[in-house]
Amino acid sequence: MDRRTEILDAAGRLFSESGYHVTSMRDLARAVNLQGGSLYTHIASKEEVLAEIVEDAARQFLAGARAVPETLPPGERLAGLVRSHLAVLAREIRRATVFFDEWRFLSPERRDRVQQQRDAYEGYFLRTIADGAADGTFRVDDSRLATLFVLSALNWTYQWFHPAGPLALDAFADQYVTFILRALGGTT
Amino acid sequence: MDRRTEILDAAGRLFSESGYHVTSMRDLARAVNLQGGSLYTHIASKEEVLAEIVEDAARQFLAGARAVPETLPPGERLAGLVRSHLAVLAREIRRATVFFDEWRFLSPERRDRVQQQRDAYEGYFLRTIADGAADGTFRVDDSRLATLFVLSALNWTYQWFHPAGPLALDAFADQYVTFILRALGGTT
DNA sequence: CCTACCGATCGGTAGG
DNA sequence: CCTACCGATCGGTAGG
Repeated sequence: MDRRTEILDAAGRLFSESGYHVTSMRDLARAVNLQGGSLYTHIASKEEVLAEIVEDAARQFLAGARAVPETLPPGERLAGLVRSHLAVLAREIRRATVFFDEWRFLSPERRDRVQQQRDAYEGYFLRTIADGAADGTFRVDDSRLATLFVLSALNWTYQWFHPAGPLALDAFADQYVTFILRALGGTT
Repeated sequence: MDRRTEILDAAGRLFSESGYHVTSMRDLARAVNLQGGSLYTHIASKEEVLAEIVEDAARQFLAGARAVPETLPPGERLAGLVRSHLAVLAREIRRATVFFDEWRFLSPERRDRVQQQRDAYEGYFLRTIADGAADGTFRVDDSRLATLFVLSALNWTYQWFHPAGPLALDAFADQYVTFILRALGGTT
């Protein structure tokens, strides 16, 4: 692991524990056994560190959603999206926490880019739910509201979810899939 | 409205828009037409201001939950809890935002107190869901996980919910109640 | 990669 | 309620 990666990992840990603004560059330097000024050989600014973490998390959520086959029927597709979301959360709980808690502190330009990624991510859920509403899989009046409901249930989980191995994750994801499919009026 | 209330209201707005650490006491002073130092005639410290906002929000969520009659059957009781949560959110979106985003920056003592209030709030949901699981209203294996699911769906809504009058709120709450009762395997 | 430093800004206080 | 100030800390840089 090179120095830059080491710094980004430590920043993910510190930012998720204490918050972006509470963590100083000296805190970060200490965590990787450097003096404060020496960080700047590897990174351009504090905000760049935050951006790397947030964008990496966004990339992983998007990649997970993209990997769910569009050919599946809406119910299975939605289940796949839910499982993927929880899998990314389990794998990247620190980066995901920074993503949700601190992305608003990015510069306007970078924040806009992340917003676009969030919209794209939301799009996967919206299309799946709208498809399911159209073909009778789901019973929802307003696909947009249903999407916000589903994403709310998913987005908050980083606050209390402590990944404890893949077995626990699978059982947990099963329950979550059941709740969500039921909520939209799909079977089970 | 006295000066202190004015300051707390302005702080609720500023903290919810920009975050606690990004907002300086000079920003807050400017918002109420004072010089920086003059704030301290009305408040003891920046953290006291945060504590007032967070504790006020916690109080309102708890009061709403307490007002739901324990004599109602579990389904109606849960519906009441959901409606109450969304009503507090609509009424106090700024304080609620500060509550969720910034409570972790309180001193350990105050954070512990808020944690207790959160546990108490969660308790209303947990007891209702456990009651419903026991009498067959709900079909859930794990009442604790079901509670976390319901609270996740509710807690994230402050991120995107923009209250637009009581009519919109009622229609919105109806949908949310439907999703949640269905998720737990209650009818509708 | 370190030492030493920069200007800027912070929360809070004294004195009136 | 204001002016003027305090020490502390911040992100970032220069020079080696």
